[in-house]
Amino acid sequence: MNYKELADLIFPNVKNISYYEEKYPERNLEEGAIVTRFAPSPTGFVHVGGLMQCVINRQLTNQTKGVFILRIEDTDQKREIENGVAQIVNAIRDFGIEFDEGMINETESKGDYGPYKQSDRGEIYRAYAKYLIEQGRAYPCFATPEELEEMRKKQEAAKIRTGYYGVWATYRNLPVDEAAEKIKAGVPYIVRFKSMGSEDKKIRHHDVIKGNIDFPENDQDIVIIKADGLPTYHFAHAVDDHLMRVTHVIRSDEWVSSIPLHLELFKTLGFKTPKYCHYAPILKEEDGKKRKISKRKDPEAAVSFYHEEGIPAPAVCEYLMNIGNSNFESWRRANPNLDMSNFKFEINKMSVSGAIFDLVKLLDVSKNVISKYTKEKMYDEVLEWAKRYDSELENLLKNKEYSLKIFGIERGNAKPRKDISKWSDVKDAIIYMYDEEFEKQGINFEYGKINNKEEIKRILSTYLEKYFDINDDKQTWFDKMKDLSESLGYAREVKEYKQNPEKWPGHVGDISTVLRVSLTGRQNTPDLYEIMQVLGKESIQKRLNRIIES
RNA sequence: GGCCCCGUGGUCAAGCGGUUAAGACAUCGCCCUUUCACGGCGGAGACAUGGGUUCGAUUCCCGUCGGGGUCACCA
Repeated sequence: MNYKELADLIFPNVKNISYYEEKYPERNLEEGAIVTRFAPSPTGFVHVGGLMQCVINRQLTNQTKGVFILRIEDTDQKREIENGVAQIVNAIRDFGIEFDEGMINETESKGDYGPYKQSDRGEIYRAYAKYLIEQGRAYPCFATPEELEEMRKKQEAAKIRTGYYGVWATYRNLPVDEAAEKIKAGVPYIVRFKSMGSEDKKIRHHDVIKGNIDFPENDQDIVIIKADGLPTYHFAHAVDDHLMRVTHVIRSDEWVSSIPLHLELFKTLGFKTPKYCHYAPILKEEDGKKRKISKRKDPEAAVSFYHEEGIPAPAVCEYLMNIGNSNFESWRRANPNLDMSNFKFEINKMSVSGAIFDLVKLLDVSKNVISKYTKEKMYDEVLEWAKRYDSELENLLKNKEYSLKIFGIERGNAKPRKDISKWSDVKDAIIYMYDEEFEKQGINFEYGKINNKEEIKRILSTYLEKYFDINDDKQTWFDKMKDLSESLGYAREVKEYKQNPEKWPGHVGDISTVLRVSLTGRQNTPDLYEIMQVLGKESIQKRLNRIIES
């Protein structure tokens, strides 16, 4: 018996690989077009690092007129959850990212290079595994998990490299006839790759991000087809990325140590190797140490977190883009109004060391993004968020016309307000504008310098009687505040007061603070004139009288 | 432990043999015809460490230390 016959015995009914090579031809794309993929397990969970990869891949494929594929890596059934694929697609769509090819839900896909779910590609992997066996570059291995475990213990005890390689690869040189006999006898086996590499030989690999890296050659006879008949990651990676004609493998750098293996696999299979781009994962600091941001420990690891917090998707994408290419930030400053898609992303400018995730910085990006929204956009976005996460806020927003006025305060001008960095800030920022909610707060406010009750009443009633006119323009209103201050014995100018603070009990700023707190219940608010214009005459009178009459 | 990667202010980072070592976020102070925010100005704050190479090292080489990754029939 020869290799060919052994291959036929193991994989009797599979197509010749030439069938697949023809079925999935080279893509006809423009020079420089990047074909890449996002390849998650169908766990339904999308990690920020995964999102970052998508943001970058989408940018790269858009700017080179390439192809962005969603491939589902479900060769480990343990990881699978119901609707996992749809959840992933939706989670990523929430951030404005669509795939050109690949799965669109559990069962459907688009594109000519499918199937895009590894569990549907079994016959393809078998064809290539068979090819390797025919070439004498793969073989059945009958070692049991127990035998493997024992071997590893011996290796550890002897302080030598662990693994299935060289003399430890017991079944590597098992005569074909013996192998066939075992198979016929029903002895369980898996299929291993037969490595021709040597530990003492060095190879140099050029990674697009990390530059040149030297490794010893791979000499491990890794398994390519598991007992369940499915391929291992390494084998599937080689077959899929070749057949899908992927040009750039962009993945987290936990894979760098597999490069020698992947290189040997591609070479042995006769595939052209893609460009490898290994980026550093997003980190988290804990007890002064860095670690990968974790699904279990860190809520911000899940992209759903940003949705729940109400951080707008474009803000998250911009922040992630900035982690990818830190010159994005200066581009953004130079082009404050351009869409992010105009930024030219450069893979080789990605950082080789991991960045610690900085929520504060994200929030800064976010508040700038939000500050550019129109009041209509604000309203729509906030309402959509509130419908999902805050029914009380949703309720406030029912009066659209009035809500729009509130969102219009200090918005749309050259220096828009920047006190909101996420939708979950909104309720607190606007709630006092609604009479009913405001009344619920009572009137035990924290006033500023002037906090004598009678004095406050005197200020408010004088204001209402002599100076309040809702039709005043801003300058007139402003001047009247000064007049009010002066008439009550306070300094009309802050500067004058500061020069001779003993001359007055306070200044116009203190007076307006009284008015501000009385009207809003807080010392810090956006422009008081605008607030009063939105509140309107009746609401103002009602709010002030409540205090005067108390 | 073997192999591999990384190490500039609190964080993200420019820098590629000669710089007063950028910038952003955070922080502090001042200013911005009344708060807050915005904006403006300014302050504090860094090349892990020891050896080389060089006229000169943050930059090149080696060691040390520190951090990370990986060594599965998981991806």
